Amino acid sequence: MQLEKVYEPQRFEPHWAQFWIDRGFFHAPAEKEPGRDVFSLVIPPPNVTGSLHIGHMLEHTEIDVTTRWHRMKGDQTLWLPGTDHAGIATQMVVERNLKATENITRHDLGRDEFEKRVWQWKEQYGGTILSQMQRIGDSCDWSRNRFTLDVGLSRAVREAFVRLYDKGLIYRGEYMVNWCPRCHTALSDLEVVHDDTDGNLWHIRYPVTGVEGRFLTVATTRPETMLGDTAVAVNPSDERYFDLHGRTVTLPLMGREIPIILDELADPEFGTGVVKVTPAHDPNDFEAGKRHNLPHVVVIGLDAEMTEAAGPYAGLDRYEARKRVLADLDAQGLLEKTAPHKLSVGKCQRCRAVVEPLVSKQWFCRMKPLAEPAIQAVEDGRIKFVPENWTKTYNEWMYNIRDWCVSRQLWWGHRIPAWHCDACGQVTVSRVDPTQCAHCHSSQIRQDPDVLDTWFSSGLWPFSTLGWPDQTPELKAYYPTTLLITGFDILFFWVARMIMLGMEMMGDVPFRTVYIHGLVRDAERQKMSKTKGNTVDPLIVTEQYGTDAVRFSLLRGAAPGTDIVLSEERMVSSRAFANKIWNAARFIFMQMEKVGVESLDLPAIDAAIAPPAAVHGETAIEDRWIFHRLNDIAARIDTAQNNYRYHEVADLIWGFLWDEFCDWYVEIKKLRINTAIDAGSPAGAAAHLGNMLRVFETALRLLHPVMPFLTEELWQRLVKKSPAIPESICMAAYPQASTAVEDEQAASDFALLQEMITRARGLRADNKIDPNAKVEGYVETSSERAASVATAGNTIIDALAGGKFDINPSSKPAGSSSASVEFAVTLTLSGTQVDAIRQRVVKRIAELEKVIGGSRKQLSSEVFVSKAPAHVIDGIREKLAQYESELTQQQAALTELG
RNA sequence: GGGCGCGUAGCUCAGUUGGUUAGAGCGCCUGCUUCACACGCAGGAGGUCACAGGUUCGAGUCCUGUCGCGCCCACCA
Repeated sequence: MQLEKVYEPQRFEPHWAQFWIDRGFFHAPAEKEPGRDVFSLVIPPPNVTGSLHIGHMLEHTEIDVTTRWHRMKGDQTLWLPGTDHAGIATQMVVERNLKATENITRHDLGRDEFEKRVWQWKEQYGGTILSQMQRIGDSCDWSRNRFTLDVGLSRAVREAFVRLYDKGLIYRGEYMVNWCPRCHTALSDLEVVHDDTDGNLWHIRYPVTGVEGRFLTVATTRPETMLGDTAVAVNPSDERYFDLHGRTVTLPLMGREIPIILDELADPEFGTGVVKVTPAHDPNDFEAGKRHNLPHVVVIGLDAEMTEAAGPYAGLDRYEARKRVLADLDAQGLLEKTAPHKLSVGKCQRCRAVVEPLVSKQWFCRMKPLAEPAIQAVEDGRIKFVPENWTKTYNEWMYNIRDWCVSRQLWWGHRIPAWHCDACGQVTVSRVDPTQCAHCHSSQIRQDPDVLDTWFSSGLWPFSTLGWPDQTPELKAYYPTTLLITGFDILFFWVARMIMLGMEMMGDVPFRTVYIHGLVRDAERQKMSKTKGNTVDPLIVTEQYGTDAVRFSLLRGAAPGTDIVLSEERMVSSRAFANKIWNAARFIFMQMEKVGVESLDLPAIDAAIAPPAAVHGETAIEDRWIFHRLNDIAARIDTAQNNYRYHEVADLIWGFLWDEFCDWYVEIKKLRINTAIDAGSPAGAAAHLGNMLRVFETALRLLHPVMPFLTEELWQRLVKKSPAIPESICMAAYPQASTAVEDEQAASDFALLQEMITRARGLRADNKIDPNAKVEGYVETSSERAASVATAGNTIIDALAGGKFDINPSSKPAGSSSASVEFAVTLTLSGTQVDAIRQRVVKRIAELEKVIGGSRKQLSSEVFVSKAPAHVIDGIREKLAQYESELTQQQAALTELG
């Protein structure tokens, strides 16, 4: 079998992506299967009309690696995919499109027609992100794809709302909310983003009524709201204003008389200690207004334009009104001063318009009672955050949680299941659409026009997707889910709410572990954003480097708790790694052809790694070593996976395949196979090849979760098909370490052999020997172990060091030497580069003297010897002996060099 | 105002409970078109682990402080 010369992942990736889907490998059964562990996870649902960005790809890669790993381990595995209707975001996109293409607004269409258009939009673009996910290899159960506005999920939303309402946890009322004047809807606190801005603090004089020439100076950052002032406040303890208690001031520009109230709102330390009170336009003032029964004068309307109540300023935009107010105050000599003032301005998360605090009638969800069990669940470890410091952030928010405004004045979303009665004014909240008022039985009822916050439905995601409120087998089998992998940016929006709603609706946690991944940044460590234009399109880089390489790049940077820097060079090097594997496979397939082996014929794919086969009755050192290493790597990967240490998984497999398998093992097997063929022993060649195939096949399985495409492509070509062999590597058992394969002796012997070869190569380099030239030399050993390693490995040394080396020959001609603790390698050649050798020896002696000095000092310290544990002391003694022994050799070598 | 994180080789970053000569990728230097791979091979240089104290027999790893950078939360008139 021939492998194409060049690694071109684009050629086979789409094929395998489709193959996996067609064969339904990722389908999870409805029922829990006895004797199998369950691994279940729900996707953080992306915006249905969105497209994949690199942050998704990181998230999905981490999820997919974990999911494929569990599936291969034999767990009953479910990764449930789906998308979110993303209320405001989607509605905005469609509205923008209507404006651009038909020059109409949603109001021109009317609610029903507009909703139809959004559904059409969803049908048209809703598949994009799913097909992108399939293209990058996400191993989701596509038959269980869900959408937050699906019939089933809508029923769950309704059920949840009614339950909360019936328990008194949902209420409706007039409160101050964040109002986006552009999106024309209320927002939750979380949907308001704060920007630090340079503003001003204006000091305005309010004349005290009836006291000629006396003013109260208030400081404000929003002078236009003064038009709606209904009081000024001073602190009751503020002596400066004792004489004014009970008096009033005349509101400038409006001429209204408003009271001077006594309230803690006024901080005597701040400014003049006098604060204007605008109950209709400031959250603090709203509260103060309630305490003092102050009237609300609404001067800013829903469009952020001044209302009729603003008198002469009516109809002006709020900022224009600000200018005019300031000018007019100044003209009247009432503007005392203007001071620069830093302030953070709340903006709409979606459209960036400056949010206006306004009083309006909204639906709220009472959070304190929901938060308590959610805090408890994390407190007692039923839910674990990784990295665990996120627990603190979570708690911080949960302990200070405030009621959640769940209503939105949008048309795209779950309509609030509440009906208002025209006859009695009461509200009917119901699971099924009512035909009459539950209170007075009037049929004059209208459904509330508002929809629910998008996050209300996604908060139910872990169970609504499994069929809740029905008690489905899926719900039983997969809830609570095992793991959630998501970003910290939606910790409050989504994670916290899922926990609260899961506890409330299901009486159990929605997931047991929350792994919080980092942010993907560009090569300059900048946050990626569309506005900055530094975003990376995953499908473009995937096309360029191959999906596997991009996945690998992301994982290599994904140390828990750190951001991920995605750089060009990292993707280049990851592709180099994929290419390296490809070429190793190419070489292996060539060897198979040479030896006459068509494929790797296995009775089954076992999880446990089995020891290498003997060749002519003896197991070769390189086989014992590589199987030991393979086994060790499998164990380490297991640990890394269990701890979400994805960067370690990537590094481990990289180091094994490249530095150990390719650089040493394959090089030795080249020699073995050629030697066997030359000696007329096809059986010997086949035996050596067989071990190599097994190592490679096992390594492919280890690598599969990380690089699913490349490994599938190679595995399919390598492994002989049979009924006992899975159809895909993704269904093959994940390699498990086995004590039967551990071989510490081989590991240390082989390390010694490597050192002999490395030293010989070093001598070649020092002596500037033509890489193609064969050298002659010998190895002198000073231990029995070294002697047997060198003797047994003689041909390997010859081949990898490029020459003919005798082991402990009787005659030892002078030459260029490199000494170690247990052996010395000498190249017997004329005209050696004495300087280079001496330089190296001198450097080594200096190193040794330094560490010997350190060790001796440590060992001579009485406190150290008496306090340090025995194994540490013994370890240092042992090391010291080795250093000293090597030092003696190096010094002898130096003397010899003259 | 509170909270979190970071500062380790030229660059980007690893370094799980403190323990024996601190690692990787890229870059750099030397030499190689060696019959899998120049997306490669072999050899090599390069770090007082931000700074100052402290705990300890022992600190990149724990504590305190300082400096620099980033993020999150907060009704900061």
